[in-house]
Amino acid sequence: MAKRRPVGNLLALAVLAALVERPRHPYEIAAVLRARGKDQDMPIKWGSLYTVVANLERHGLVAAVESARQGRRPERTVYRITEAGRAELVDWTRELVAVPEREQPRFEAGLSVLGVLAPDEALDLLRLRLDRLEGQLAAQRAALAGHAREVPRVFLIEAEYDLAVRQAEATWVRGLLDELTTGALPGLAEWRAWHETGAVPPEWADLADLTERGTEPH
Amino acid sequence: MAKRRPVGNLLALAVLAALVERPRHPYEIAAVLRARGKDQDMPIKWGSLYTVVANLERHGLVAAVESARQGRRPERTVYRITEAGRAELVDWTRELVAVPEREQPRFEAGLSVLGVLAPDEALDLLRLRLDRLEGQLAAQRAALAGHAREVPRVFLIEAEYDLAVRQAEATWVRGLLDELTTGALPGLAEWRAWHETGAVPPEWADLADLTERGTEPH
DNA sequence: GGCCGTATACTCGCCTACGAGTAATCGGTG
DNA sequence: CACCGATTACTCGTAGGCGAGTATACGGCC
Repeated sequence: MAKRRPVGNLLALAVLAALVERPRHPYEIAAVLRARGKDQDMPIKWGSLYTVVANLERHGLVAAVESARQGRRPERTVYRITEAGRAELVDWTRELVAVPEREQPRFEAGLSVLGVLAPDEALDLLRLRLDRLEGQLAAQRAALAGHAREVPRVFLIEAEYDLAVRQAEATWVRGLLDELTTGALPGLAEWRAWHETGAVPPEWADLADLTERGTEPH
Repeated sequence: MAKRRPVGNLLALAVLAALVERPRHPYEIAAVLRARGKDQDMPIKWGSLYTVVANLERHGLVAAVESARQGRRPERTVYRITEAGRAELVDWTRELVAVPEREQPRFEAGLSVLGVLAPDEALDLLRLRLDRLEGQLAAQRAALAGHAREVPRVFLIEAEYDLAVRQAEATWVRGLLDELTTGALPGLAEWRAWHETGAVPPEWADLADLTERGTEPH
């Protein structure tokens, strides 16, 4: 379903989007991304940037315009987007918007092995996460409000989306914490017993099999 | 903040978790992951699996136990987890649970370049996404309910988390659709005009600069 | 008992990602 | 006006990710 892209790195999408406005050289692209806050804690991977631009060129999605050197500075190659590049940008965007894909967030990976921790420790760590999350959310909300004064909201929807999703995460964590503290979560007692005694609780004995949770119907 | 892991691939986490139960050979690890539905549309990357196991061994987190061949089948190397491996598993899990990290979901990337589409098309695509998302959610809910009858809920929290987050996404998309259809979204008119006439609306003229949205305070 | 489809169990090699290095220029300061 | 740190603008090397291929074994069926 999700088509194979000639250049798969999402950085390529940002590059194409930057070049659609006007031709630029790679470093300027990076500057634009940084200025627009597109990097947000992704401190721009220089290696990837140049690889990605080179690959885009190889596939005819961008083309070198001029390779001028001002003074005796290192040569700067300016790229423009091609028709194929425009088409790819639009098509890729369509796919990203229309096709929901199951991703593998790191927190989910952590949750899936939560059992290796003792329940009480898990509880502490989740509390810690919630605190930090709420801090980040407050900061994000403030930043968003600041931007909203300068720029129409259409330009800020990704940020709003992010906020909404992380908000939901916070809510969910709060719910889980609740079930853990009240002991309402089924299986909690066995989990605790297992970590205290080291023995697999009898209720779980038959789950340790290869077929644990059964084979998914695909 | 987020420590550098000797083996960074999240597949390594799953491998360690599988080996903590008992020693296995790589193919069996894959089988276990598949049986537990850990793969879920990530059709197990064989190349990565063996690279990851080799790297884990190189860093002393797992160790080869036996390298027996039954009959004349290709040699199977069975690995066990080491003390260092256990420590890494626990430490990594702690980090994943306690430290919320800003991720870059593909949908967010799509939203950030949504402007390259005409507003009406964006609307259609978002509707499409919502439909598909709701379908997937229904399927996931059904699968979860099925599992919940066989396994205590502690084992299903990742799935519940995923459900909650995607649910929030659906809600958010519904909200956005609403603002787009009623025309309530500020900037929508300009966006539409821009796509119809091809000219950048005067209100946005000064945004096209390098400093668009201003430089984030870091 | 021979054939074939499916499961088992990897190996190989290319391509990509990205960190760390390099080198010139510019702006400010004492 | 010499020096230093920041900024501009890349280059290079390597480690890791992953698809596609390979080869054997097993079970069922005619």
